[in-house]
Amino acid sequence: MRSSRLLLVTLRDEPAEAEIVSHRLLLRAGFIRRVSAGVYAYLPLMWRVLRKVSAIVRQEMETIGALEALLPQLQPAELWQRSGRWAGYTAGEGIMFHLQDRQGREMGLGPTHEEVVTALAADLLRSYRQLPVCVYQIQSKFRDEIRPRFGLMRAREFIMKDGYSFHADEACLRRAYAEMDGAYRRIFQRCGLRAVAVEADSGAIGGSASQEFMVTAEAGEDLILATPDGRYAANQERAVSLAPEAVPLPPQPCRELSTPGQETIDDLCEAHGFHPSQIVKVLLLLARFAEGAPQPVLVSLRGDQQLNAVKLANALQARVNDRGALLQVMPIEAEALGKEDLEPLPFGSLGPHLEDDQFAGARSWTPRLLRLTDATASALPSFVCGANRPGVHLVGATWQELGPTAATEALDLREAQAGDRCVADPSQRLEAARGIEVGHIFQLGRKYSEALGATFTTEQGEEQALWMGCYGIGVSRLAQAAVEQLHDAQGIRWPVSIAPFEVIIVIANIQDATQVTVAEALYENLRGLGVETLLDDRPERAGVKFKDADLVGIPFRVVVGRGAAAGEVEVVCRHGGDPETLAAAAAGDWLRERVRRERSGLLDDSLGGDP
RNA sequence: CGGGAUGUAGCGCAGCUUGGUAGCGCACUUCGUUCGGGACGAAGGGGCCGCAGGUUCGAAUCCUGUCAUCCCGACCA
Repeated sequence: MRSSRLLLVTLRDEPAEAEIVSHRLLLRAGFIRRVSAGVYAYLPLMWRVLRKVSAIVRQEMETIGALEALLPQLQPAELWQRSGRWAGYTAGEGIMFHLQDRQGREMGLGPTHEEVVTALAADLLRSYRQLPVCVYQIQSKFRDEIRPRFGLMRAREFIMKDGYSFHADEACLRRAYAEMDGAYRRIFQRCGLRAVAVEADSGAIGGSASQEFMVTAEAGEDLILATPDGRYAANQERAVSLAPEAVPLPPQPCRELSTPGQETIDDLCEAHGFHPSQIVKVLLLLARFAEGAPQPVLVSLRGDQQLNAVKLANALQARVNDRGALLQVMPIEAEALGKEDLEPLPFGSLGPHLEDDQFAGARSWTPRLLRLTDATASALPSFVCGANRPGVHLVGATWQELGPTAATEALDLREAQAGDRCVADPSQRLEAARGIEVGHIFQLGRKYSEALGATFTTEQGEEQALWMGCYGIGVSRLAQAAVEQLHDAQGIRWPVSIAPFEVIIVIANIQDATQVTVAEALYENLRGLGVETLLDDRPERAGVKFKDADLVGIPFRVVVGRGAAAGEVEVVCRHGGDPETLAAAAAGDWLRERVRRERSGLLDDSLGGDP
């Protein structure tokens, strides 16, 4: 390909809309253009990168016997209603783009494909003899993100590889999951990325085991907590840890303490010399579900700990099973109580023993509290907490004294923090790092197959629901994550395996006929050798072309310049190292060898050559 | 959805306070010089000042509404 025909539009100025370096570089180097919020055009350079990433994904999926298919993006609501996810994905802040067709039928644009693929499995899979099966696809997904940002990192339309496996039993699912884990590690490695696998929350997908693959980068939206030896690593949403020991409260009979205006943990500690770990704090929240009445929730936590919203949501979903999907959890405020015709509550001095009577007359809420207690709070033998009267706290309270309503099962609801000790190995403390989630694999179990009636007949002639796994890779996100991890002040530094071109030939002076002749000959030579080559034949000054080459980030740059008359060219590696001067006639073979080595020896040549 | 900000040429921005025929840099076109790290000179082209109302003799500028985009938060496989 020739630069003059590449639709290469680079920007000298930083685009104002881009916040992180990878987004800026992709815009400046002419890889992407924004079409609307979270919706991007992949320009020819980007599309070549995405095709290369996809090719690696396809090869590794092929290796583990997965089958490529293509499922519809436009999906009927009915399927999602059967799995119970329609309301959760569309109501309120729903992430699913949905619409009505001209007949008034509800449709959604696929944010993922469990429903469609499970319905197909129900249709196609009848016997254990057909199992296991794994199908995958690479296509655009749609998610109406509340706040799209960072270019392709959190886009509303993006390219994803999603795969689904079907098994006769759980052991087989586990084997496939492990194989997929291996394939994912090879994919990220071959794309030149440093990625780590971490334990993850299964979230709205559901299921048991799940693991995320994170590209470590400062710009990452997720927080990873890991031990220094790397044997434990988890997303903070999921991470468990040992909380610091609480500072014991001196033994004392329970008494009231006047605390006017002291409404926060900090206020109490400052005024009375308490340590935050001596206080039980109470959060009042309202959980909204797809069906039925909103549920007021009282969460008790040790004062020095933070609530983990994901753990809370999982606990709520597990305990409230008559109202469909959990849609939203929000703090209860005074105004909301008023709308429910409820008496005001002494926010700031609430205690775990808050009476259900307070909610008895609610207009639309469930008239009693659901109480959840974090283990760090329930483990306190004696503590400070609100007295449920304005300006009064209790000191030396115990769970026994607060009564049976207050004491509930101890749960893990707290956020693990950097510095906490690791549960599996208390000699190690968790360290924090930021990561970009590029892949996620799940053992789904039978949730979807049961909901959608996807059953098969066992060897014994019994009808059972299929065991399922699902496996995602954000292809477009991965490509940008590579830029985030691999760039310098001059621009992008693509690994050879996913670079839009492998070699760029820069003609220093297009008016020098010798340079042009030498460059054209080398270009033909490289194309013949199957090396993906871009020839910068634009009538620009050399400096402009060098800057653009650095920005675009093609791994090998050949400069045909002053040495051309003597039959010499210069080769520069974008990843560093000194320029090398080579005989023009030998440069083709030299480059082919270098490129071949760095393709990881695995990428086939199907993308090679030029039209 | 709450808080904040911004919409003026393809990109980056000024002009708005104090209303009077829309500017700068880059990019683009032509010519000349230059030619190995984003050249120089000259001459050009390109904007319904986000959109809709209103005030005014007159609105990019003031007022109202609306849409869009970005940031923070909530939220989010």
